[in-house]
Amino acid sequence: MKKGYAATRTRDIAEEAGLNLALLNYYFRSKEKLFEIIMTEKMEKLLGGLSSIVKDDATTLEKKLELLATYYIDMLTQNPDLPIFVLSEIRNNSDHLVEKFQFANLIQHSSFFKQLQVNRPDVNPMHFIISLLGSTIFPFVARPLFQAAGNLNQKNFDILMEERKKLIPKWIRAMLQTK
Amino acid sequence: MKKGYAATRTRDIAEEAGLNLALLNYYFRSKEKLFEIIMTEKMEKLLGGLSSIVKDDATTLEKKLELLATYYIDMLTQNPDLPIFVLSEIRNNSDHLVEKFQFANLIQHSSFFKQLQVNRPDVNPMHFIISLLGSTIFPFVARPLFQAAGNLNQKNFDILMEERKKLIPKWIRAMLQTK
DNA sequence: GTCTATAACCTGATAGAC
DNA sequence: GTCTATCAGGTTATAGAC
Repeated sequence: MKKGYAATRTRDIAEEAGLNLALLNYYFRSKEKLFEIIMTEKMEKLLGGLSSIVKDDATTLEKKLELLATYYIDMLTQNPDLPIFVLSEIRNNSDHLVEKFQFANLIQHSSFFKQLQVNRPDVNPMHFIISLLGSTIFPFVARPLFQAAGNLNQKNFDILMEERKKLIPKWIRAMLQTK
Repeated sequence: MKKGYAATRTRDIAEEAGLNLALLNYYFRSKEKLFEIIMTEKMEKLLGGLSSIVKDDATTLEKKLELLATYYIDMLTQNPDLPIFVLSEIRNNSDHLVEKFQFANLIQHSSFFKQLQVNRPDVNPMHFIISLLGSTIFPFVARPLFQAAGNLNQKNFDILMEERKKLIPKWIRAMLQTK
């Protein structure tokens, strides 16, 4: 999570886990196989919540916006390294894992996607999804830059993110009403 | 750019550049030193345009929003790997390079920052900057996921980004007016 | 400046004793 | 299951001839 696949030594993993290098290989067979387990787990952590919120037919569009912003900001405040890890590893060696997640199906048949389409039939729903996730996830991806830009220590950064839980749903609603 | 520092072999760099491994070391002394040159260059490419647009006292807030969206979408369409490279390397080994860029000074004394502050004295201007850059840069960082989610081939993705040049400034204006 | 050859070290993986 | 020792191959960097 901290250094990515290529920069991480199996020796270091074994040491931090309090076991032997040989034993690590005994359990996981290879660095590559261990990585796939971790990577699948982390992709599920990053995208599982999204999945369950967007496909819920019982919630309104407005409620989904609230849930998504709150869920991601809470989860990423606890796991700030998660998105940059997943996204950079997808670039490096895990294009095949993206397919496994059946994203097109998940998103395009979701209640959320349809609600966006009904609300704004003139705009591709992906635009709103991108802006929502960009506003929510990107600050964690570019955290060192934003902390430097805003002179924010860790605590002030977290406070700013907390404020965004209310701002983001309000802003997406404003976007949906903007012709 | 394609694989990041740790996964890249100096042998491959030499070969792709059409010269010898020994000669590469003769010119750049070490992999680390070569990396710092590339990394500084890429950070400038990612952030130099932002810098010159935000500090221009002669343009209105609205004009800056247009310029920023257009500049980034054009530049990232030509260099889609740039942001994920820079952001993941900052995490890995280049925290010290962030300081060198004097971000706090650049942003907080910029014309853009002040215009945002005048427009909305009740909201930290960083919120708008984060949402603007998140909406603009994040789709390129998470491109494989969004392409999968939206069933978008390369061309359709580029078209979607092109549409965002007009949508994003309009949306940020809407956000600024939302109480 | 440019190359070949090689040093010196690192890394993933396994053999084999317990 | 667990460990020590080690192999086999890869990687950065340099020595030294031209």
